[in-house]
Amino acid sequence: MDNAKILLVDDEQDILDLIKYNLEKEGFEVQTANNGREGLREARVFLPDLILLDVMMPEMDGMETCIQLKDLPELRHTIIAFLTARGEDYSQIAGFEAGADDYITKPIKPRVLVSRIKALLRRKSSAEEPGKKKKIKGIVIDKERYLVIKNGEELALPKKEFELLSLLMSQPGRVFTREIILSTVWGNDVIVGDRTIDVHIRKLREKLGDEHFKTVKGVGYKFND
Amino acid sequence: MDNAKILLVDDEQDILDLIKYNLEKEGFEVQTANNGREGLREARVFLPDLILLDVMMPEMDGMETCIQLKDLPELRHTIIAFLTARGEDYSQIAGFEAGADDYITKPIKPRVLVSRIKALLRRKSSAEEPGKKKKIKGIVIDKERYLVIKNGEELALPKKEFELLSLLMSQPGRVFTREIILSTVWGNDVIVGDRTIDVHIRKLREKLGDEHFKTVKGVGYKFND
DNA sequence: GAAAGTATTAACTTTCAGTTAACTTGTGAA
DNA sequence: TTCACAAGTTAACTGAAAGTTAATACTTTC
Repeated sequence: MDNAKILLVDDEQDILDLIKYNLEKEGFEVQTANNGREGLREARVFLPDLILLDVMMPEMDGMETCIQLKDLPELRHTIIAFLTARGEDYSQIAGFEAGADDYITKPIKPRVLVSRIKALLRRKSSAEEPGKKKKIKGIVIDKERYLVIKNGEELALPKKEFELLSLLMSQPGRVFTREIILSTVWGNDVIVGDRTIDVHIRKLREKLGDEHFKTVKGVGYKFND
Repeated sequence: MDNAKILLVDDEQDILDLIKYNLEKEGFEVQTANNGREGLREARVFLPDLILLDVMMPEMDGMETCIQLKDLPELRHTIIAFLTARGEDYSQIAGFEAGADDYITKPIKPRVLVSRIKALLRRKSSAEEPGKKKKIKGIVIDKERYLVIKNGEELALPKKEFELLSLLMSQPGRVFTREIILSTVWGNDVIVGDRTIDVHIRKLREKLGDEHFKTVKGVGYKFND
């Protein structure tokens, strides 16, 4: 998580500039927004790893923004931290209730802020990092670009193949039953024939190599690790 | 910014050769020009990251060249540094006014020059504002001027096309779903027909080249990087 | 207010991912 | 060894998604 993406949301341009400057100096990629509404919109596009959110803002305050951010599935793994003036106890409590991961008080000391953010990102990357890229045995799966890279070679898989591969690679070695595969990749209400999964597995085997996909007869498939 | 492009403009061939040699040794890509006019022409084609400009030149001097360079939108973020004999104080002041970023005195010590140039390029890459200008594969997008420059040629795109292009180019390679595209470019509450995005993509493909825009069926579109 | 430029829609075509069907192969229990 | 069933294979089919085009509605500019 070296050049993580960070979104700053604050109504004061000075603070935005100060924080942006300090974070960029550390190699982070930073975007800014001036209010909650804008932040929300930006977040969906930018897909940041961390959002730093001022509590007190006109238009839409941090709390409200946070609640709405939490509703977006694409930001499931994004860390949300609040920025607020020291001593606003009430909002502190409410902030955590709204789903914030941390709480940083103003006035901001750049050094402190940076180390705090780094700590948060570390915590994240060790906890779970299924966000965008996954690499096993020379196969990299890049969800953002919808690409699979095999030994440095880019491969554009069709949607269903890509999703099936994503599922299998999400927990290499684990056997996924046909039932689980169907409900995850195809959805609960879609009815497809018996051989559909097989055909997709076949295509993955063709493209990525037979050795990666193990059939467990009567149960399902797994990605070899 | 490892193999940055540098344009040297000086009327003395010896100096040109000396600097070129030293910079190329460091891995920079170097072009040269013998006077301001030539430099201007070269700059538009070469799109350098940094231009090293001698103040004293026949035909068109450095100051004049600098002013004209600053007028070219595609060179908005190009660093311009002056080269001049020590003690020419007046030109130093005028140089900064004309928009120069640095000022290097002759006689040139190669070591000093190289480290100075590296420092300038570093400063650039950290200060570059991701919002305003973005350049990929010969396409420059200038948000400030609402212009797209393709191979030095200015193209005024209509609003929606420009915004769609901006979005796609904001993260080249990333796939943007139709949903995200709609909510970003059109807004959350606007309802438009299914084919609207396609038509705009088509226009972008027509104007900028098919190869830049990749369809990911069932998912969305991306700008190829 | 005509002309030029822009955005959207609608109708139609094309493409290709996804599925099926029919058949073959593999495997493990009786 | 056989048989039954699971999984593999192949190619054809189908339909949803995207591409295309022109007409129309809407805006801006002169």
